[in-house]
Amino acid sequence: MDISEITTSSSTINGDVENLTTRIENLNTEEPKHSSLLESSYEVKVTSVDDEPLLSVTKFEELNLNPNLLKGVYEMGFTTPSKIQAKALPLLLKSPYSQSGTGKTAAFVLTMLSRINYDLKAPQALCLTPSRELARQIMVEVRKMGKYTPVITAEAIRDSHAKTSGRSRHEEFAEAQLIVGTPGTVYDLLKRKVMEKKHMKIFVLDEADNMLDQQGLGDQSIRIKNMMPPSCQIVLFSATYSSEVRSFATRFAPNANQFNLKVEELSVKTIKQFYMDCKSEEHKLEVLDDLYTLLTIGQSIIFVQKRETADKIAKRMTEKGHKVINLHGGLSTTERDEVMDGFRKGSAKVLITTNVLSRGIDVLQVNLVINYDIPMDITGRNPDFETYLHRIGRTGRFGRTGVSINFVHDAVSWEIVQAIQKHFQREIVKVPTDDWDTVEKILRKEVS
DNA sequence: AAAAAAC
Repeated sequence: MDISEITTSSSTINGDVENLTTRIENLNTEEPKHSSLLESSYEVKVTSVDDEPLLSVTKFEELNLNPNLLKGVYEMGFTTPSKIQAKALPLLLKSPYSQSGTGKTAAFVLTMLSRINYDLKAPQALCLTPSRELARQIMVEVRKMGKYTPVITAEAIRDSHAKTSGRSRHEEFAEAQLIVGTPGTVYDLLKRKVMEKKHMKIFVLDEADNMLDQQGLGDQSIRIKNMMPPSCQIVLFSATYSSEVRSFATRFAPNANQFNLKVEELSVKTIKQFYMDCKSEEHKLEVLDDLYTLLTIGQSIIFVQKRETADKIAKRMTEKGHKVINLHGGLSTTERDEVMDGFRKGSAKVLITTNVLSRGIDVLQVNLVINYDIPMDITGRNPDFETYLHRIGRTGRFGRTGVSINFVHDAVSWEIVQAIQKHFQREIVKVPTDDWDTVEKILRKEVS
C-alpha cells in the first residue's frame, strides 16, 4: 500500500513545532476517487466560536498551506475543496486557533461529521478518549461544529444515561450516529450489543500514544478496534512521536497510510518554566499556601501524582482559607462533572488534579500550571517527558502566555527538572520560595 | 509501583 508522508514546516508565531502524528488506515481495497479532501454529501455549515465572519475559499491555494503539503494534497488526487472544506478549513487553519487543541479536535470532528450518512439512524462514527472530561469536551466541539447538521450524538461515558432522562441507553444508542466515549463504557456497550457496530465508518483514537501504551486503556482500545467492521477507517491522533508509539501504532493499524503533520500543537516555547526549591515534602505545602496568599493568580491547575495527595492538599489548602476544587478518578461521575463545569465557568479558580486532566483539556483562562509533584514514570526515578509537556500545555492555550512552576523538594525531583530542561532545551528558571516580591516581579513580567 | 477506564 502506498505510504505518503507529508511534512509541513512551521509558519507560525513562535516557530516551534511538535509532531502530531495521524495515522489513517483505510482498509478498502479499491482506491477511492477523491474530488475533495473530505468527502461529504451533506451540506454542512461551520460557525466560528466568536461569531467572526467566516471566510470561504474556492481553491486549496487560498489556504496558505505549506507548498509541500499542497503538493501532497494534489498528488493524492484532490482537486478543489468541498463545500464543507471551503468553510471549515480557513477557520481550522487560522491563527491563533491553529495553536489550540481545538484545531486538532476540529480536524477529526470534521472528518467524522463528513463521513456520516445522516439518513441512516445508526452508529457510524466513534471517538475514544482517555478520560471522561476529554470526552465531554470533544462532544461540545462536535455539537458546535454539527450545529447546522442533523447529526445525532451520544456520550459513551459512565452514567451518561442518567442525564438523558426518559430514555434508556438502548434507545439512545440505537439512533446515535456519532459517539464519543471512554474505552470501558464503549466496550461494554458494544459487547452487550447496546451499540450497533456494523455501520461504523470511522474510528478515531484521540491521544493515541497514551491510549495504547497504558495497560487497561490499551487492551480495551484494541478490543474495540477489533470489533469494528473491516471497511471502517481507523484514525490515530498522537501529539508525541516516539518509536514506541510508532511500532505500537503499526501493530494496531497495519497497512496504514501515514501522515506526519508537524504542528505547534504542544509547545514549551510559549510557556515560561520555573522551579521552586522546597526544603521537604511538607515545605511544598507551605510554599503553595504562601504562593496563593501572597500573589494574585488568575485561574490555575495544580498537578499531583496521586489521588490521595490531591485530597490531602485540597483539604489543607481549604483549612488555610483558600478556595480550591479537586478532581480525580476516585470521585463520583456527578462530582467530576460538577467540578469540571465549575472550573470552566470560572466560578472556581484553583483546581487540584491528577494526570486525569493532563491531556487535552482546554480552559482558556488557565495562566498558571503548578507541578506540585514532578511527573515521573512508575519507577519514581525517571522523568515522564510526555506528561510534563501535556501538563504545562494546559496553559498558554490559544497563543496566550502561560507560566508553569515546578516544585522541587529532594535530589530526585531536582535531577528530573534538570533532565526535563535538557530534554526540551528550554531553561527552567529558579525562583525563590522566601522572597515573594521578587517572585511577583518575575511572574508579573510573564503573566501581565 | 500512579492514574485512567465498565457493568
